[in-house]
Amino acid sequence: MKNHQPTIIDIAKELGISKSTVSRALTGHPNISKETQKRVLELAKKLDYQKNTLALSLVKHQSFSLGAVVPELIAPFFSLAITGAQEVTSRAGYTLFICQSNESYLTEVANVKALAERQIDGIITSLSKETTDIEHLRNIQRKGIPLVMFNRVSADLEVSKVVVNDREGAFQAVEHLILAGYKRIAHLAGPKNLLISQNRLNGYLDALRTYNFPIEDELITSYDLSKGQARVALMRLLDLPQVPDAIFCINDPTAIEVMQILKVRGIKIPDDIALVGFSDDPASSLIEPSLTTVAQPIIEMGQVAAQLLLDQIQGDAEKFVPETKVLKTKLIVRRSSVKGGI
Amino acid sequence: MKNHQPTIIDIAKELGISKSTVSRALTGHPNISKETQKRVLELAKKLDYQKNTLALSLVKHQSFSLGAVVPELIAPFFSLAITGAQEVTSRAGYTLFICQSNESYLTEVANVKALAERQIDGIITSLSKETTDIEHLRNIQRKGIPLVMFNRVSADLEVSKVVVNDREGAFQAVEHLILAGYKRIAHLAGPKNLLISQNRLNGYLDALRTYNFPIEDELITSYDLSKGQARVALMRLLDLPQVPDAIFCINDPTAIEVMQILKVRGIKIPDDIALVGFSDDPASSLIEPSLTTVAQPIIEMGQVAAQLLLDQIQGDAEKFVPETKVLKTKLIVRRSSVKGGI
DNA sequence: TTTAAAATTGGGAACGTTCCCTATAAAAAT
DNA sequence: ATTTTTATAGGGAACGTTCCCAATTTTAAA
Repeated sequence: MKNHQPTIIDIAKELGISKSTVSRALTGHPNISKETQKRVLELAKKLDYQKNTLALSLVKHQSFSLGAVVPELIAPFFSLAITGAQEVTSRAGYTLFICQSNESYLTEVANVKALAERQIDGIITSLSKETTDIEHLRNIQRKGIPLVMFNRVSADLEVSKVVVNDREGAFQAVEHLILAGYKRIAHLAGPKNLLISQNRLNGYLDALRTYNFPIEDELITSYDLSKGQARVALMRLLDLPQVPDAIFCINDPTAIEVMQILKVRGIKIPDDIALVGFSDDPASSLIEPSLTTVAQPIIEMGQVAAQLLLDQIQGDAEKFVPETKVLKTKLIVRRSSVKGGI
Repeated sequence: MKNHQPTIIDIAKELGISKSTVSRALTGHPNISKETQKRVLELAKKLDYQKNTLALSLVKHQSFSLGAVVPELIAPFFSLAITGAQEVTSRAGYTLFICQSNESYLTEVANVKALAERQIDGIITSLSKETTDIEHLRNIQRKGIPLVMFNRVSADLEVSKVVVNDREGAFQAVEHLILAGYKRIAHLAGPKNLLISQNRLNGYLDALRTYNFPIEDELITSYDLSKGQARVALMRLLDLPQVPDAIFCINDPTAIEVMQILKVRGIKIPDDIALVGFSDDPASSLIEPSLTTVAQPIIEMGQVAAQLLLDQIQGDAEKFVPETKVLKTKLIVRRSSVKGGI
């Protein structure tokens, strides 16, 4: 019936002491006798007292909570990165609250707002595929809330970032295809507004140029990363007068979707068409044929992003300078791109 | 330098009116003239005022935030369920904060505590594999914080729950194996403390009994769901004098892990050993051979759990009675359990 | 007009903490 | 014994809101 959570004042009244003293006992402040502290602690335990972090945060202007806003958790990339981030933040005594934008710009904005309204101490984020306007993040920055971006970062924001050498990784992937003897290498790219799409596309172009391959616009096609939409882009490639003999896909989910469609159509991988992805999602080694991919140190990305955030939070805001960490990718050659087998 | 977030008081001072009036303008309270409201709204916009939800929550004893505590987001089951839950909660104006227990009991307890300290309005949870002591959840309940469990629920807690008919689903899976002609059907079970492990095991036993198959203890082996540990349990089965010709696995990740090992060892699926999983994870239809599995309405589970939570929050606490929703599973037969091919 | 009603505003308590400052009590130094 | 130091405790402001109640102004009714 009465659903009153015991407060510090309840304890004070019951013990006939002041709330200041109770506070000291509970926080372990030195100015208190062992005796009183013991009494307070015992009663607190008995009443199942639980501190109200809201009140604390209000006065301290600190909530000891961090927010992570990511496109979607079903993508192994993001859930692994989050896991890495959580590891670091929880070790530092912060609680990490995770929000999904569901690849929606509006949801992303709403998430960021909800976190800010709750006086979060910092945010880690990776942009939704729809996001081009980054005013909501500028806002956060303007308010002095530390912000770190990873993976899908914005070039227009002066914040700490964690990325991989996408361009170089893409270069190696395409170089591998060239060296494996493929002649007509297509690129199934991601949304043009995402920096990683651009970088990976550039890596693809670099490789073609380096090996004196012609660059053909018709071999480059992009899509918006929506589940099921890779099919449309793929069809554009398959309907070409001269069908490609290899496809470098923007990421693993895309490559896997492509592979499913090719298999249904009786197109042999890697004999008719080779496939390379990006990320090394867990499923990539499970499927048949296993997928050649550019592995990223995903968990480490999350860890590094979290560490940068903590450093910024705990450091001197005056002398803070944003930092971009570029982690290394690693090409993992599997069966989807090696004709003789592996 | 001065990093002061504008408050309602700043606006009041600048406009020469009282904070009450500003509050009314901002919240859309009727007792205010259109004129003043307009002035307040304009200044608020200009100052980029953002409300401090913490202060509101403190006085209202409501935070408009919900918490979800799940074992791990990398498992498609949980990220999908969360997605369903988020859909419902955000539509109702709540922000859902997601926490991972990482399958650790202590982390689960810490997560629940962190959420409660932040005066969360309700919690959705699925137990970690280690959890046997549910005192932390009883605590939540005792404090009057609405709690809904899904998937991995506890029998000892009188809260609303969302589950599937695990026992029946398991029965159908094993029945399918029996009808497909398999004679020595093993069960690779989950941790014994989890109710779903028990239910699925019972479904397995039900099927054997129904079809007058002998129940052999050596064909039932369990493991703790740790990544990579299915191998150990599988070896116990493979080392039997009479190796099983079919394995019903506690879930899809387990079945997939088993499949990888069997493939490496040159054991043919489904000819030498058939495999059935539980959940219909996305990877299950991708792998070779595709995995027969018991599909659950995962997203719906999340939605229903969220709805139950909202109902409880918004309803009358006096007349609340916990409710258990049992959703239906559906057997999906794929190649891993059909000898002739499909 | 005068009064009553309605609309609009302001004042201040409350939410649960921490922390600064002061007050008291006990211990140590003179 | 007296003063000084130290240990411990209490009082009250502050954090940013909302909301109740009273005060004021405006409008409507008498």
